[in-house]
Amino acid sequence: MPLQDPRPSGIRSAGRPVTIDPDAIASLALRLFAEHGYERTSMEDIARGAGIGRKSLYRYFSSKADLIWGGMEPVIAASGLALEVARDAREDSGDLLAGLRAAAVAGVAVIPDLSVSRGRLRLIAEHPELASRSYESLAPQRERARRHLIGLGVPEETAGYLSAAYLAATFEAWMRWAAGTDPDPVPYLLAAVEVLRVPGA
Amino acid sequence: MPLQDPRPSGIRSAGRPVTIDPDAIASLALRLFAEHGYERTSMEDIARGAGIGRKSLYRYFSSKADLIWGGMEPVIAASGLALEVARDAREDSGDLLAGLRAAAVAGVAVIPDLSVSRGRLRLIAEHPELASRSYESLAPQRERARRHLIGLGVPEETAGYLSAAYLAATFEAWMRWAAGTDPDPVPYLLAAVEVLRVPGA
DNA sequence: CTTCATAATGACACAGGGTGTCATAAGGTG
DNA sequence: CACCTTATGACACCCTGTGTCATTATGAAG
Repeated sequence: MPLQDPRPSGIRSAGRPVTIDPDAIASLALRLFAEHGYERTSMEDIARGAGIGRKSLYRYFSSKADLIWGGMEPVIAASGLALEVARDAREDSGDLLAGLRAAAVAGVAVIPDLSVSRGRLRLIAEHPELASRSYESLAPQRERARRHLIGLGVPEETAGYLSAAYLAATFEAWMRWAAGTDPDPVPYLLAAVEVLRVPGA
Repeated sequence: MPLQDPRPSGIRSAGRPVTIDPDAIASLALRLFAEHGYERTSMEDIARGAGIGRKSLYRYFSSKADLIWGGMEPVIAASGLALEVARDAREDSGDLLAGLRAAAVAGVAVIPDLSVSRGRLRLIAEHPELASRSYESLAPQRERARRHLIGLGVPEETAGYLSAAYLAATFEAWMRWAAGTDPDPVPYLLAAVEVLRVPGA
């Protein structure tokens, strides 16, 4: 399997070492998009700008949208991790949504530079093609939220609706934060979760 | 403007009459998709099957996804109309979500054949590419829901989160209904709205 | 019936996204 | 130095989506 994990980040023993820095390329792409527009910037342009071939570009980013969404992955991952942690500390069984709240907020902490994320999200907001990708990019997150809720005793159907609504609302919160100039996205995220309720309780 | 409204449905006075039946083509496409798979069926295949050119096909369906989502438009439109109606009958100000509930259910009534819609939705569910299009296809609906809520006195930010969550939950409801065999989608839709709350009240 | 205006139709060409194949290059390891 | 592993990119595809433009079919006007 020659092309399995483009970014192994593990130790290697032999073979030609990597010369391409994915982060640098994503950063370059973000700049080009901001400069010339998203759809007017072709993958060819980005590859040329990075001094590599188009195929090599596709090895690191499986799609054009991935150049943008890839940067959000740490946030999503951290948010997912928070749900696992919340399971252990669910002794305060009063609020079934506490876990979701914590998960939504947890993503914020791992963002190194909020202004870069804001740029990314603004780009996403401007292009429905990119925004709609939230459905795919956040699918694992939705599944985690669903399982979390089921683990808390929420009926399966309800958990499905809640997790879908949760992701849509928090995504909207990120969009609203990105559209403005407030430094802290947390209040937006908390307000978004306020819109949810667990029918049983 | 030669290509403005592909399906005027109004009266025309002169010119070559239409010989293509969009509904028949959408139906054919649905059959081909079910038979050979969505991505393995090219627009070329569909055009050939319909006995027309690929370009003519694009005149009636602006994208491949539109072949599927186009059939959901009556549902979306009816749902939107229900929100307008709900505004007039909002004397029962006890339940701010009554309008959304009515709108969600209103779409069901205009579906001529539920089994066809189920087929469409199953196809959508199986292909993330199609499912993610819900974001774009339902955008006008989200905007209408947002305005509706604002008209009811809900704060703007809350209305944004609520409408996003509302659409995601009801879309999930349609997906769950489509995945099963129950004849009536209404209970699913009502259960989905149960997941929402208006923070103020 | 002839002519004209109108609108549908599709042939052609093109840009761009995404994929597979495969020869080559580059650098560590022995 | 020889070898071996792996990154790299050149090449060739297919498909979606769009623009242009000549052609065709039809109803309406004369």
